Amino acid sequence: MEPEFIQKAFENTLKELGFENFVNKIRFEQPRNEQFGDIATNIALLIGKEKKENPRKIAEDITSKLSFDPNLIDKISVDGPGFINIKLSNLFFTQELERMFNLGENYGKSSKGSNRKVNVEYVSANPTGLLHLGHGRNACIGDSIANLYQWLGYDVTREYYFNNAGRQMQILARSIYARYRQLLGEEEFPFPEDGYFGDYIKDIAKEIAEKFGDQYKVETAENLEFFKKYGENWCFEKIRSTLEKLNIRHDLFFNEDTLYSTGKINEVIDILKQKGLVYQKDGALWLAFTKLGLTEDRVIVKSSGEPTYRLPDIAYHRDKFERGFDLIVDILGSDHIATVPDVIAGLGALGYDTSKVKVVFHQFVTLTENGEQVKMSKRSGRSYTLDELISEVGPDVVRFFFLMRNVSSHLEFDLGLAREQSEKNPVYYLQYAYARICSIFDTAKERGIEFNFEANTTCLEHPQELNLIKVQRRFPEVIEIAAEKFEPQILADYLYDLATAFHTFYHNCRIIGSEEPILSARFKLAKVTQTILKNGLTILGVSAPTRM
RNA sequence: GCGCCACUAGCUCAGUUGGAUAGAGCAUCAGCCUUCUAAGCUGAGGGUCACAGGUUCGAGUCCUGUGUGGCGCGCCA
Repeated sequence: MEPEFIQKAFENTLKELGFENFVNKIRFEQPRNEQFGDIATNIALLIGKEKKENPRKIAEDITSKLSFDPNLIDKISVDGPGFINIKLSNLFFTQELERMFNLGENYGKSSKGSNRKVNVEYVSANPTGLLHLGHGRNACIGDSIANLYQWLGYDVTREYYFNNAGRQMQILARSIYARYRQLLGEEEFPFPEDGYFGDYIKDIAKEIAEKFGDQYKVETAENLEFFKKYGENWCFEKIRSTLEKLNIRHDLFFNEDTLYSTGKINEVIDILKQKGLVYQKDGALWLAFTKLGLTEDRVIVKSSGEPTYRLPDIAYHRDKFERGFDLIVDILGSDHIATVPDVIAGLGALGYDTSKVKVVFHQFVTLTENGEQVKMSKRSGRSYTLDELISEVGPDVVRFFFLMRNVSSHLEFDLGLAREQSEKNPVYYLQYAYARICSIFDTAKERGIEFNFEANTTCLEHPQELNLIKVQRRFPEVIEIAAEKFEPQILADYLYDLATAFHTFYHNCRIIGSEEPILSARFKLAKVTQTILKNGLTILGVSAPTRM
């Protein structure tokens, strides 16, 4: 974020003073307190510590030798224990505005990820039911992380992994079948003990009964297969339609079954055997995780011949490696924390660079209203599904609320606040800033006001104008940090700051009605804000309405 | 018992790799619309950063221990 000429000047000065070892330790930050200027560095403190010299003295030596274009710098000072503080000039900031304005829609884009492939896997719910709130948070986090990387120029694959063959699907089939028999009049027909008790199972059974009557009444393997397939399709259709409402579309639905049909499961077993990492015990096949630094060995093929989840998970991630991804991101709920070390260890044993795998764990979601936890939907009387939440508060609110907290924090979703279509709701604060800007441009057009793109911006000097530029300048860095840390919340927070800076500017500085060159300079300020808001909201998956 | 996550204002949460006087929103109180959207702006009050030690020029941030809450610890996924 700091301009290059400052970085260069410090590098040169440090070399000149014989501190070349510290050149790569130079860090700049924006001081919290404005009185310390725009850019600060603690490099003199670091040097002082290591050399056991007075840091203030070192800071003064450095500042006396620094050379900059004096038009870009207002003041350099040494403060406190030895911070070097730099105040940039208005000229510098207005030139920055020009630069951002000229980049247009591309401001904040980067070529950082060019020729780099990243895979983001998220949602990945098996087709045995409807998406719930946890899936919603998972989906929004994953999609926004994918958007962030795409924005940085990475080649992004959005992936959904599912299993439609295992035991869970048998339970689904039997659950629907039982409800179906009950619907056909056998109210006492036994429901499987480990079955899915959700009401959607009854919906599916009802649909089947209405379409096919008692055609599938006999309990045969063939008929159960029918119930399984029907249930799977039904669930997937619901899942896709829910995700579609949030504007989430995956590039690839990866079926676990392909790992079996293509022999990839057996390949993994063979490799692990060759490496002497598996053994038979109690009729099952065990993987010697203790040889890989973990505390316990685990079963990878049950005595029944079926693999446990670990084996396909390892094979699946191996497949991702083989597809050539430079970065493999998994979005998982915190209930999966215990399973990941096994998979990572397995991949390490297979010889893959596991530093390329990043698992993002998000904590749980609780729904509250008026300070009390909400468990059931008032409308349906069932526990809340993601779909119900979307229809209640709208997709923009859902996406923003799921992203406005740290991934690793528990998320309290305040239904009352979310439902509120007022200033209390933070989503509208951002969208309102955008709509306001659009409205200014509309009004200007109506009144026949033309902006002069060539106009000079150096006339800007109001504190709110300069503050807005300062906030705008942070955008590219914010995107990079949010991507690096896999924290869309950082972007959400930033956009909130930007909206605040704009609303304050708007209140203090008029655009329409100002004389040139102020008119066009302020137009550029608004235009850059509009672009950042639009792009930022798009990355978060929130719409940017031109009117509110 | 073990592992991971959290603990910051009445409530919900920010707090970049350790930095200077710990910040927002909501709630409470007080102001601002004949002028580009008041879904906005301005101001006030509100804190032992869970607790106790440690590391150092400097700790909300790093280390150790304790407490409270959440999630896991299967031949379930």
